[in-house]
Amino acid sequence: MNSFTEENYLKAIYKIAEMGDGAITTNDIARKLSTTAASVTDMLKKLSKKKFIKYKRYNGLSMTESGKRIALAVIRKHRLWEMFLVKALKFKWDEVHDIAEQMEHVQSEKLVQHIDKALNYPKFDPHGDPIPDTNGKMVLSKERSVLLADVKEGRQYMVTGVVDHSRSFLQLLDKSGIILGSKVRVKAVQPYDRSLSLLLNGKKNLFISNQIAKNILVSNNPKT
Amino acid sequence: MNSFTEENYLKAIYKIAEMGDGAITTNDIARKLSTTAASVTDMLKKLSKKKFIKYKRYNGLSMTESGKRIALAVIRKHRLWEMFLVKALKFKWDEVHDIAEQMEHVQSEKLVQHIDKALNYPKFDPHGDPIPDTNGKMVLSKERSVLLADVKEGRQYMVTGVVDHSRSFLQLLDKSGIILGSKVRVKAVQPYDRSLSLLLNGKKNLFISNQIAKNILVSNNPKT
DNA sequence: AAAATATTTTAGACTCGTTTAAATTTTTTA
DNA sequence: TAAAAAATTTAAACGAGTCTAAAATATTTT
Repeated sequence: MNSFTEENYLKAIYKIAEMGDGAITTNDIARKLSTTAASVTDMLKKLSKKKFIKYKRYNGLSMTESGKRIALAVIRKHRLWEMFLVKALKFKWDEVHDIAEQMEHVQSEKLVQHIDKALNYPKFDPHGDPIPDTNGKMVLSKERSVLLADVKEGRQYMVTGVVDHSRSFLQLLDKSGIILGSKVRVKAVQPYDRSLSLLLNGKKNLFISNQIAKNILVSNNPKT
Repeated sequence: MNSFTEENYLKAIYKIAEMGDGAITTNDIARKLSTTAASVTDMLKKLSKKKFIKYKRYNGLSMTESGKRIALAVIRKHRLWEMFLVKALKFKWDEVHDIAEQMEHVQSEKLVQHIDKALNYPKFDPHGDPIPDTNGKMVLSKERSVLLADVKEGRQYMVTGVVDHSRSFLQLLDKSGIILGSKVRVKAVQPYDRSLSLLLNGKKNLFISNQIAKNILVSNNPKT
């Protein structure tokens, strides 16, 4: 069995690999986990010995299949728990992250399956992130969504996710009335600061900064 | 925040104190936690420094109010999770212990409250053990139940709990058709080995050994 | 290509929880 | 009540994960 710490490292490494296109550096991992580069190096040796990553000193690293498998299992549990907390226990989407961060380490394959079933095998979590299935397969975010900030004027899109998962950002969206599934028509983009004026769900006018639009994901194609 | 290990020690100590009437010994704790007496001594010092117990070397220990509070909070979480797994996620009563053992350490007061509410504030868990409320108050088992092995012939009782929580024992009861709430009339007690012949729920005849009867709790008073 | 800078690794130390083996204290019993 | 037995504690060591500081290596700048 792997420790919580090992699982968290693998999850962090997986996410860095998924996001960034290039190499995964010691410092990236340290930053993501709020720890020091020295600690990361130590852990990389350990993960390497366990064959979860391929690692050569001063020379970056890559995940093995078994490392990816574990990372995806943890991510799956995290996102299923988030969904469960929201759907079954009536939590708000800004409240679930820290709890799921603990739940994701509970070891019970059966439990994961029961939750998955109870939720009717959801494909996305409350923030629009895709949930890996038992085999680690999931919808790729890239193929599905684009940033609201990058979108054409005059068209309508559906909100499918967020980039910033912080409580404050999610609460801000709540206040604006933006939730997953909301329809937004981009009425105009200010050339000066690229702030947007939107029509939300066909009724409400809304102004948002480019900073905010950069953290909202919308369907890749208009009208979907 | 206290570590999982500290919480497990406090829970174990609380349970030993609750059961046994006398002193709580280092060896008792070691046995309960499957560890060594030396480890226990070290931890007792730590818990003492944190004022969760009163401890004088070679001289036993007692729990402080704050120690009891933590132990009861952990027990509360454990039993609520067991109940939740059975009621909300359709687990069987012999499957939930090990999972709840992990869940009980999740830190979120709000989560506990949501589960408690979702279950409509249950007073007992799937094995008939009382669930402490937010203030640590719960029904005392002693006042509520007696062993089926100690009960009068010819009367009817309701099954309210089990002493042995092992999977094999619970599965055995399942097979016999005995569940929480079952009515059992004690038709006869064999003088030789004190085995019992029972009438289960007014219809099914059942023979059980004294060994089994010793692990079944029934309502204190007949007809309840 | 050398110097400056940034990144990464090593070294040494710390905490936590654990172990075994030895020492100490308490309890039992003869 | 003194010796034997049992229980408990201490001592020394270990693995996991962490840290700071120093050394090694890579990268960038000039």
